[in-house]
Amino acid sequence: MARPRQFDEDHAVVKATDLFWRRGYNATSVRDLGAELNLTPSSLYRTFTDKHTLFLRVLDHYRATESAQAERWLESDGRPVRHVLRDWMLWLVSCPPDAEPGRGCFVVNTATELGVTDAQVAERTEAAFEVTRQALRSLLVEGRSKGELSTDLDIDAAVELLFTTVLGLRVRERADHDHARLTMAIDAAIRVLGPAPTTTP
Amino acid sequence: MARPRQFDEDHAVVKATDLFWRRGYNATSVRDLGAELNLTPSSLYRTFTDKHTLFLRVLDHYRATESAQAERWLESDGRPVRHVLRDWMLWLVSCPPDAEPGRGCFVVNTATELGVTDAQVAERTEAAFEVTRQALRSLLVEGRSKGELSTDLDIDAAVELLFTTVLGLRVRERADHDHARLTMAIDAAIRVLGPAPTTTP
DNA sequence: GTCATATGGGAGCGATCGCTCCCGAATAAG
DNA sequence: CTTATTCGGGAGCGATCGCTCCCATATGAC
Repeated sequence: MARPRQFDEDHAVVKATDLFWRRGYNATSVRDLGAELNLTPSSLYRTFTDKHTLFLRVLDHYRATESAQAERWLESDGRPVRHVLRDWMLWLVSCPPDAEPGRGCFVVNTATELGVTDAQVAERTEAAFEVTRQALRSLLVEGRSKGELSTDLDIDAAVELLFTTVLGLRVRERADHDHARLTMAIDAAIRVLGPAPTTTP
Repeated sequence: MARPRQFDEDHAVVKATDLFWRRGYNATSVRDLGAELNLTPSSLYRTFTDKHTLFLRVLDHYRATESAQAERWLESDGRPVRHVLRDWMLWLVSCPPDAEPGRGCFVVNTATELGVTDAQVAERTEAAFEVTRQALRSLLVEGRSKGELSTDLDIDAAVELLFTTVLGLRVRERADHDHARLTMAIDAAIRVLGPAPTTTP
């Protein structure tokens, strides 16, 4: 009934994510976005309402892709939970070789830049954090039920520490810290889970 | 030989720190700073050159106060290192009751907002990180020499994990996470140091 | 007092901000 | 075909950005 779009809306969101991720909310202008997405201001505003709404959508897109990918890493297909955890954390701090270094985590960057001042943003970052926390918890519960973790392990405490460590790792990746040191931190974090229980003979 | 200042330069830096800390670099305008410091643009620029230079000075001020205060927390006056470490981490995540919640750590906020794009800023955030890391290391070395920590403890690894945890805690404080959960994470982090070695009878 | 010097105050620079409006173009419904 | 509707493109809105310049003012050196 009218003229169709000449651009892919989802593709535009992907490119907007890249820009917001690298520069943050305040440092990314609508004109920057327009140039990156090949969108004129009119098209951008007609499609995404305004900058803030686009940012919320970008946050949702990020959660639906990156965070979902993290969940996939944590789905152990029968692999030892320590290996699953280690591989996931290593993946978290390994930026793709083609990408510029130090993008960190978009959710962490957003949470620190905007704090809790923006309710709609805070709601989304908090949800993303909670998903990660629950994924960690599921993994540990599974590890205990499989006998890989001691029944003495305080899972609530371990989840809190691992989750906090993950956030710290994301900051350090953004700050371009030495990968070897991040690996040391990761291996030390794994050791928090204690030695694998020996099956009583 | 000329007209003297009517404002205290250091006091202005303190107020600027408060503003940059809460809002970040990009979201803080020169006019905001002028209003907060009771400075006209001309005085502000004559005194601090420009916004970026003032920001660097604010970063240095923060390191000289907050980070120095952290170092003071870590100077154990013969107290058990586990207690020193725990009290310090608890202090890190406890915002002053009068202040608004969720300021986090100015260095962490800056590092995540600006990444490594700004060389002068990155230099300072990195130096602040290194100070914290070395303070942690000194504390653990002292703990080992006092026999409070096992000689089997891998101090390098423990430092990396504790330092990473601290950064994560700062993010979570900024995100206004539940204090009880942060305390759980802290206690779990302390347990990384292992049980106190029993003196062989 | 006289003069050189730095200050506080404020107007205002060009540029950019987020955003709006208008118009010709393109397409689907009738 | 005509018509209704949304599109892409772009000019440009008022506001704010970082920053500069000018000037009356206040002080120390002499």
